[in-house]
Amino acid sequence: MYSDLLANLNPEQGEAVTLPPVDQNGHAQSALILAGAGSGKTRVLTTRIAWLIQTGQVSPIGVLAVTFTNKAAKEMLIRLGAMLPINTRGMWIGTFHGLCNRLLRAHHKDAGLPSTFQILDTQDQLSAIKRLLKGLKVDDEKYPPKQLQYFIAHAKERGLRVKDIESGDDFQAKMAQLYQAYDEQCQREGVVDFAELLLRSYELLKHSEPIRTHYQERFRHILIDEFQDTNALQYAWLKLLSGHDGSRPSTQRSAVFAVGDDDQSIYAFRGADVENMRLYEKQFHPMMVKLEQNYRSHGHILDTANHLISNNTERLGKNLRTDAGHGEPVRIYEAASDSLEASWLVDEIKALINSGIQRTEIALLYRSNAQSRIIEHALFSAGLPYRVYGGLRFFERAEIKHALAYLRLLENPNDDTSFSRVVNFPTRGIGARSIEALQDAARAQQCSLYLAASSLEGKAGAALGGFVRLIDHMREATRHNTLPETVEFVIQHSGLIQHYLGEREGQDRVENLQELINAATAFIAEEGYGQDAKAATLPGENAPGDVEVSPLASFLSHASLEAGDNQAQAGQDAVQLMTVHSAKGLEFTSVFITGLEEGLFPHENSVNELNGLEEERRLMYVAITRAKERLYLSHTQSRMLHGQVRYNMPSRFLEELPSDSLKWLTPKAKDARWGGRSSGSTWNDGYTRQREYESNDFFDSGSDRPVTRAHSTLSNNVKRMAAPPRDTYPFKIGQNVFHTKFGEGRVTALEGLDTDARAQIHFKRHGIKWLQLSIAKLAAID
DNA sequence: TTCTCTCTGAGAAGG
DNA sequence: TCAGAGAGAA
Repeated sequence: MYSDLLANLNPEQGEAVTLPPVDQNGHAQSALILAGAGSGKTRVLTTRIAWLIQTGQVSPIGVLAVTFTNKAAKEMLIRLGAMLPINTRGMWIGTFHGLCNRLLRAHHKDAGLPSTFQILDTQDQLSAIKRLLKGLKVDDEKYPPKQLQYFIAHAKERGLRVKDIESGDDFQAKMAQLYQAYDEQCQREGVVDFAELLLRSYELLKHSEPIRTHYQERFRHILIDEFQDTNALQYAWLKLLSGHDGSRPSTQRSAVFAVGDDDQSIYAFRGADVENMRLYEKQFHPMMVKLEQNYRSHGHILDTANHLISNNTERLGKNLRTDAGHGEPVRIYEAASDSLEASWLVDEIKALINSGIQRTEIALLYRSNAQSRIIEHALFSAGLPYRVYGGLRFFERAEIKHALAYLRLLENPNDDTSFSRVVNFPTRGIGARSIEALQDAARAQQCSLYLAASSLEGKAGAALGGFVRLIDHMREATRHNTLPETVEFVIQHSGLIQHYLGEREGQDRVENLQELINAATAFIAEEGYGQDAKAATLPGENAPGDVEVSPLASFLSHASLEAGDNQAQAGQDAVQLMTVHSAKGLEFTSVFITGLEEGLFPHENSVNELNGLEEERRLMYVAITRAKERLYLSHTQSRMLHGQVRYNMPSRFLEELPSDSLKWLTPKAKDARWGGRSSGSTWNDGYTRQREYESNDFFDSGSDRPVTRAHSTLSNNVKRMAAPPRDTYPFKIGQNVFHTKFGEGRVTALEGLDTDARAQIHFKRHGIKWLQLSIAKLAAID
């Protein structure tokens, strides 16, 4: 019977899916699947769940599956529903945050939270922090809100409460103290931030023995996707829940099935730790299967990826292979400038479309968002439809957040973040002064702004009283409404619709608000509130985790946990523009990786980070492996960045590709171009590589004609760049200098003529900067 | 309270 | 280059 499930798997996939979840001693046997790009990992994960259920090794309620995005969770549910005749609705498949939210809702009392607790997204968290600092009269120059936010998030992601933080210097101590105050504020207001969601549920499981045991016994099989992206807290959570932390005897642990790819770990900057894979090997003793058969890319593309990534040292080791044949070589193009790069892109895309390739099958990738502008401009001028990923998403839009803030106040009036957000929006004469007075009153009475509002006297008190009555009225009036009716009522009576109708550019916002009503309707239908609510519960178990929450409360958490699409140009047949990060997990027939220049990709900031270069290389690896049939790489000699023209060297990654798989559309720069560099080891100097204009290696010193006969369009640029004689600069490369504002630094590059002469300086405190020598006050030191 | 101007600083992003 | 924050004026 289950052979159907396995019929379409290759041997290694089949092996992974059917790994015995129990060893010969009857103990749970965990697994680690090293799944290369395009090796069918989602399929393996889903089939594993189906196989476990179908072979009777577990019932659907005994499975816990964790993903990193809602999209991945949804996809898994859909595939599973197609494989098995079961209702997947009650299954615990979701993101870490979604599952933890579910846990905390079910056990809010034990977790020390009100039943109506709200979730703060990153924006909300920042405004809560700003409000906190203001209230405590803390100098936000000295303790920047953003930095405190980072401090708190990182502490929580490592599982650290204030008491666990080692006392360091004064600054550290103050940050810890503010962390404490922030947590107290959140507790008072009944809100939790994203990291708190995880930490709180970890602590819940840790400290409540009955709850822990309940879930440990329920979830006999725990599956994790994108394991390389887990952080320390998520790992600890997993260890605890599966009983591998020592809380259960070895005979009673759950089997963990982790799928990941260390070569695609690109999120260290947000707390992910690839080390977890090695830790997992050591602590869970998993059986290991490598999925190295790639079903996506042609040979040259795959060779390119393999070759590049082999330059990384810290790898578990894996080499992708394909049956698809070599296919097209990887094409490399050098443009003279960013605008010429863009127009080349347009030409090449037009040719691809003429050859019958769908626009949606063409992706333009870049390292940083700022690069999209010039490409968009070129596509727009050429009349080529395109879609940009990223940017503001539906639930992050200001008007939507305003509406949600009103809705949150109906649920939980103590939510001061929401209160502050809309107390004077639309404006109702409650200005900064009134708010300040209100905050003082609230602090004195140890209560929320909402409660303090009625105690205030005078004109401000009257206006605030009006606001409180408005909220109370909305709550009363919608008591028996359906969710969409409530949403509609609130956006009408809050005055939001009217406000935006009066604005010149408000039409879009009004439409978005109306869309929010639709979103509520869709949510009710999807979640099965109303007619088939019963179907949501699986037979056989009355789990404490499956409790009903009010539709509004659950819609609000949905809005926080799932920011929604950025719907711009969705569905249209358009060329796809996105950063390399957001391309992860996607695939396209044709892929362009643009801006392959030193300083950009690898990004200049990365060279100063621990293992930063290796992460950039993995990022490049991810980019390459998005391509199925055609891959183009481009770089430019000059690029406008932050309003200044920069001349960057070609990316070092271009040198790390196998020449047999490449085809240079512009003449490949001769070795001379790469400077007098000896065999690859000299770049790790911690500084951005910069074009060097040594007359004797790049240009014929006697004439302005380049020796390496570059593309004809390049020669103008070349002339300008060839001109500056070295010795006219007041500083030398490597010299230490002092700047009145940035302090001490070292000169790392020089370029330009006369008043245009610039120096790149690596400042100890402020990082790398370009300074115009005619303007900047620089003094040589030592 | 709100509009306008000036200054600053700049990476990637899911929940 | 350009978005966001903060200051100052109406």
